[in-house]
Amino acid sequence: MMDRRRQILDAALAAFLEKGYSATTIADIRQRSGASTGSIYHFFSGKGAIAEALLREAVSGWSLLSAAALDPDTPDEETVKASVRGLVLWALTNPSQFRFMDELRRLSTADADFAAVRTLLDRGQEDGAAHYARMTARGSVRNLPFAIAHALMLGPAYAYLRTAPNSSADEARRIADLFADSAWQSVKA
Amino acid sequence: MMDRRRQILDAALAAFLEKGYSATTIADIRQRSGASTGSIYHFFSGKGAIAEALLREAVSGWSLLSAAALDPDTPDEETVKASVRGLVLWALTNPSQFRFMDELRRLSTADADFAAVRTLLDRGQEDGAAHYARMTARGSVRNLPFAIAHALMLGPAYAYLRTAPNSSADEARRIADLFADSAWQSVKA
Amino acid sequence: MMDRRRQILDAALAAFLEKGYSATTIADIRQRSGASTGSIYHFFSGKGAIAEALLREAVSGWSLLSAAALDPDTPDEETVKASVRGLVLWALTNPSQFRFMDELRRLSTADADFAAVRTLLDRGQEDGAAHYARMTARGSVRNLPFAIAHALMLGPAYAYLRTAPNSSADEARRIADLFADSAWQSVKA
Amino acid sequence: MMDRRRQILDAALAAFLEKGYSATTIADIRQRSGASTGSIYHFFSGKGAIAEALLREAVSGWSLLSAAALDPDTPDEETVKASVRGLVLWALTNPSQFRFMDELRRLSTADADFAAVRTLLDRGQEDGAAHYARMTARGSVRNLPFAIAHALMLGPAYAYLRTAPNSSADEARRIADLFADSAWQSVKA
DNA sequence: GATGAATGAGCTTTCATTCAT
DNA sequence: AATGAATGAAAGCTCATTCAT
Repeated sequence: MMDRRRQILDAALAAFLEKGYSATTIADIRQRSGASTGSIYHFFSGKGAIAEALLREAVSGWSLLSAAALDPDTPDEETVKASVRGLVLWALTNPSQFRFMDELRRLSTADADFAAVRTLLDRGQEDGAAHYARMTARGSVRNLPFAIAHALMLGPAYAYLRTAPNSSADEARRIADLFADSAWQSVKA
Repeated sequence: MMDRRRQILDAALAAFLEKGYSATTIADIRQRSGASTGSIYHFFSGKGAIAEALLREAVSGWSLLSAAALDPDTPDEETVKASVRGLVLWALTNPSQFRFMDELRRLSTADADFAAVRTLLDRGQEDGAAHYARMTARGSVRNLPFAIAHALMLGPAYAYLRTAPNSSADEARRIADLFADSAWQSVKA
Repeated sequence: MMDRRRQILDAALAAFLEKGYSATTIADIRQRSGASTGSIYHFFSGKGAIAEALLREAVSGWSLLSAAALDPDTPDEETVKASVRGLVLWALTNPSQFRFMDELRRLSTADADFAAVRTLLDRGQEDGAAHYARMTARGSVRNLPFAIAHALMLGPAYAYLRTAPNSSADEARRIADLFADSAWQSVKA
Repeated sequence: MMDRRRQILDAALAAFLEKGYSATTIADIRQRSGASTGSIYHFFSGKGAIAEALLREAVSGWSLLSAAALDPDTPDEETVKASVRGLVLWALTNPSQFRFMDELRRLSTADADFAAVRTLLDRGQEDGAAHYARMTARGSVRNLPFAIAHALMLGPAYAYLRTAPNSSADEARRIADLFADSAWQSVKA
């Protein structure tokens, strides 16, 4: 058939979302994808590798949308808003990928098998901390430990996205702006 | 020995936090607790029942601290702040219980076996929604869908608590106040 | 039932001899022994552990019969003969155990999983080398590298035992004496 | 590239010696040889056929060296010595092939799939028995069951060769003579 | 001659749960 | 209350082999 690898990834993502990563079995993926057990193992070394591949796709999709936030010439207010807006827009457009990413993040804190996942997700965390320190130095944002500032800025968006219903492109933009504004209000000096 | 039930619960909580609920086996709990397999099944009907018992303890501990928020005579600002403060103080004092509750909440959204857990955790959600509607009517808070208002108020706290380090009683109070203030700023009219 | 552990070991030994260690599956052992899969894993951590337990029994049975050879007061001729005689008598009395031990020895040279087995089997090798060195010093045996002396003394017995038919106690004694005499003729000074 | 068949055989022999026949997978051979799965199956009908081809090479190499022993005009002493000498010299010159042949011999006694291998290896056994019977009739060797005589003559050599270190051509000749002499001493009338 | 995707039976192992003592 | 032997369904994974290109 055409692009077995793709079929396996799609089937796996659907299964992960429906039953959760741990509860999803290779047999589930086999049935949904139509691929044989052997075929799955031909492309991926195991369930973990499938998850990692999916995560990599998700991360790369998201980072495209948050690129603006990394430009050093952007004013601080816009940087904060853009990163929140990027997250919300991406997540509302790709709710499956967001939820999957969120589940993996959780698993990666407990399970030792997910070291690679953890690394992938933590990348960007340091960048964020460094950037916030620079903004603090400039006096544009409150002087707070990054853990707290991060929670103030992105916590509401994460909390909402976890249970968010589907929304039209228009609604998505409005919601993204709302969380972006709120984020800036919460941390501005 | 003394209070086998207690030993089993403690061992289970420790194991759930270290390896995650799904990855924890009855054998893990047996080893950590010193109880025999049979003994564990004498007290609990299975792994799920142990989790539920732990959750019940956690929920009851938390609700004591958030009682103030339920008094109808309290001013709206204080109600909002008290509920956030209650969550943060309880979570920083009982980090294991908070993290466990958080994991169960996640599992309960995907796994059908956790209907009971879901019910337990959702209770209070409706109360919250109703209360917010009343405050909106009074004009003291922004008119927002409850899903969004809830995310604005509690999202930062949840985000922080998930990765929070241990803190002294004093620090805990300061952090609780910080998130409480921010919550009110985010939703006040 | 009575002594499941024993039943499992007996079934495993029979299967190993009939199909060879590698070709024997846990399912084979399950069927022959009547024990369930879970029961087998309750007593042994895996196929390797069963093999090791069987080997341990074999080694201890054999060493009882070869004890005489270790007495320092025994004349050299008798030491050499006793160790060969001990091997042959034990092997002809316990042909299954001998053949199994022989197969494991072979496997342990190639497969890294059998480190423990190898250690178990090599023990005694050094003792043998040391003893031969002492006999050489006394001038009672030919001055040969131990690898060669060992091959001259025990090689014929091993070669015969590998294909030996069943024999009566009387025949066994005669055959044992024959190989014992030949061993001494081959290495005496 | 050049002589894929050869590359496959070499890779297979190396793998068989390192991990043992059963534990060696087609994938191992694929990686070591650089040939594709399909290519391997183009030349050989399966793992067993590769082993058989290797064995055939080994047997033919060996029989060249032992040809002398088959001449009916050779004196009995020289016949016995030549066959032992031939085995030892060949094995010390081709240690990989010897060890592989030895492993296959073992497998062929247990596994039904190796009927062909068994036939190949047993050929010569009957010739040997017949020849020994003639020597016995002539009175030049001890009157012993062939199984025992065979063990006395070749047992030491086999035992040594199984663990033999590499040796120079000179050493090889000396060792071969040593085992040849010993073989004759053990069976001469 | 050569490739490597695809197959699926069969393997070892795990684990929640039951039950006789 | 307590024990731990026993169960067996189900999991992840391996691997010799086939076959379309």
